[in-house]
Amino acid sequence: MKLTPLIQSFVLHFGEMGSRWGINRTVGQIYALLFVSEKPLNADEMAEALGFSRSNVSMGLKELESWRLVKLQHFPGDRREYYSTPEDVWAIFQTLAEERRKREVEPTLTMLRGALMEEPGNDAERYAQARMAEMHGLIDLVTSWFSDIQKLDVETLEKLMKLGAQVQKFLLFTQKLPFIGQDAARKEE
Amino acid sequence: MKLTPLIQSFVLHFGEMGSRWGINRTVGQIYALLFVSEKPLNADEMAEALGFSRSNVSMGLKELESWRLVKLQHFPGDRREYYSTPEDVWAIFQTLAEERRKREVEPTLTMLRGALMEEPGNDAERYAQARMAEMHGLIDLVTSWFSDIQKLDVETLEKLMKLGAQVQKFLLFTQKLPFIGQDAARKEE
DNA sequence: ATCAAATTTCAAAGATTACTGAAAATTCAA
DNA sequence: TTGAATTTTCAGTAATCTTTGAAATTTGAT
Repeated sequence: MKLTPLIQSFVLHFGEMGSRWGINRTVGQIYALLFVSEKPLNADEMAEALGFSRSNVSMGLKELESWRLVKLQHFPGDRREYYSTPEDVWAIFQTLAEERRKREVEPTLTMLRGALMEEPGNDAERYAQARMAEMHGLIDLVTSWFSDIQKLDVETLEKLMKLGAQVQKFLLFTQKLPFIGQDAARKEE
Repeated sequence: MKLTPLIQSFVLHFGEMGSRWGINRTVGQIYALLFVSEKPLNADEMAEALGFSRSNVSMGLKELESWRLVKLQHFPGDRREYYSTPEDVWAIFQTLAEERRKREVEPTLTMLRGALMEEPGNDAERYAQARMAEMHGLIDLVTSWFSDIQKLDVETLEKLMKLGAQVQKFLLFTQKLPFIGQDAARKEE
């Protein structure tokens, strides 16, 4: 399979973007190729289309599997493994967000909590802890809100997003509705 | 200046996290150090505390400046440049988000729009374009919503986040309020 | 204008990460 | 169980990215 310039440029762009995000170029390109491919591809097809060695593709796929970003399937009478991406772009986005949370956000929160448990030994440490507490609060708030939001079905989510900053109006509104205000305050300390 | 173990572990953690996010370790550590430091630091102090060469710190600071993540200031009678981070963690978060949007999201959207303008040469390209359109729609929706949200003041934003998925209730509510429903639909095509 | 202090640049060295080909391991049909 | 097809592993090499020290530049007080 030879890539057309259109698809080529998409694939190359994702390779570059990948590297900026700490994902290696190969992995980014493999993913991009699968994303725009109508039917699942096997490793040899990918290696040929991208000009990588077979073994490089194998490693890339392993990486993508660990991120739960690709689906594996077989065809009758063909022993080779075929890969594809989920159709639903929202689902892809959510998987990505969840994996990043597990791999990067959670360890950071754990580290911060650990540091906050320590008895400060001097003023510098006391100040540092105050800063870490602020950071912990922010990350915790943003991520738990994000995981809340993720529970919404896509349709609702899209409505919410299209609403944009207008949501503020309802928020003001809620201050006046005690029964909802109650709920809204469930996370307040 | 010698770092205490508490601060040390914070700094090292951010160095590691930085590399996973395509930011070099030095830059991550410098930023972490400034973040937990009560008073602004000059380059020599940073180099000594982190055990880097002076020139490495200089490059790291240049990088951080290009991200608008550090503030520069001078003290009377001292020619050296002192750096610090903004106090407000929300402001930091927003700067980071905005810079990433400029550097990574916008170029991606531009590339996608370009690809979508092309006349598809065959079925593979037609399918690829459909996928790119889906991706463009998602990225565009999420980022424009995000920039909308960023316009809210911090207090409102925190309320909104603490509300979490409860926001859905209001959303259902709005479907029945025509005057608001109008607003909410302003982005519908 | 001079000069020392401070910062930046940059080529080279060092470290890390990515990629390959060959070999090993696995899989599955016969 | 055998063996061909397929996938994975891994040690070595290649490529990229990071860090340094020396030199060049900039800065600002005198």
